[in-house]
Amino acid sequence: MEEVKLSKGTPGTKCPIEAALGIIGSKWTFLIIRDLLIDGTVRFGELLKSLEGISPKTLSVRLRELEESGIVVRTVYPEVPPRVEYTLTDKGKQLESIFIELKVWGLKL
Amino acid sequence: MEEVKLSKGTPGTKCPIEAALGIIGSKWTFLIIRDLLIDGTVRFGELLKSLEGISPKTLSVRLRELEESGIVVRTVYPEVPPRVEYTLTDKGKQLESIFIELKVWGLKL
DNA sequence: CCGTATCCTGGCGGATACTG
DNA sequence: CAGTATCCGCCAGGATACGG
Repeated sequence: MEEVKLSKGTPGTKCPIEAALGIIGSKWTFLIIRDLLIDGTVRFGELLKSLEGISPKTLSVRLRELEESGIVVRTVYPEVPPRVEYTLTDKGKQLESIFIELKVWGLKL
Repeated sequence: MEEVKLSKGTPGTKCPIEAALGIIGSKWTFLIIRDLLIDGTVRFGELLKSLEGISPKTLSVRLRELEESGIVVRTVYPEVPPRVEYTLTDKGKQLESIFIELKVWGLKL
């Protein structure tokens, strides 16, 4: 936590904060990642239950985006009935400090 | 940064991460706060220019929300033409660590 | 200069039904 | 079980004009 200065974007180079938000900034992504940080490996249906209010479609879309961004890995087990599990990549796990800070701050409300 | 465990909400107690996001989670709030963290004290018009793409209406709405949440202070100088300045409260300044982490992560993209 | 008042639109995301 | 397909409602937020 030493000597990191915040900065806006300059014309040409985009602000890294904006870049990060572009990936994890939509309504549900934060909470999906929270669940994955806590539970490690989670099935689709578990996420659906845990994230109260989310629709299967939205969950599906958000998970694919996160997969495409290299935050999440999707593993399919060829069983019947099918089983699919989601886990964070290393890049995804590195988000944990953000969530810690977010929680610390949120607790003071 | 020791021994903070993440957690979801339990029925009754809301997840602090969700609580935090409820306050600073909308599209522009992150970037408004970023600017205030960097510049300290900023006028309405400066924010309007700095946050490229935001409309005056939206900026106004977001600033009032932040004021109501105790993140931002609004100071009016009774001059002609009028001058209005925005600054972070202590609670607002405590958000800095979140932004640091967000930047650190964003830089690796 | 600092906003508010109006009007309007795009797209996020909910609900539901259906398939491999 | 794990999604996809379809339809649709809603509102965050843009554009603009105007007032104190």
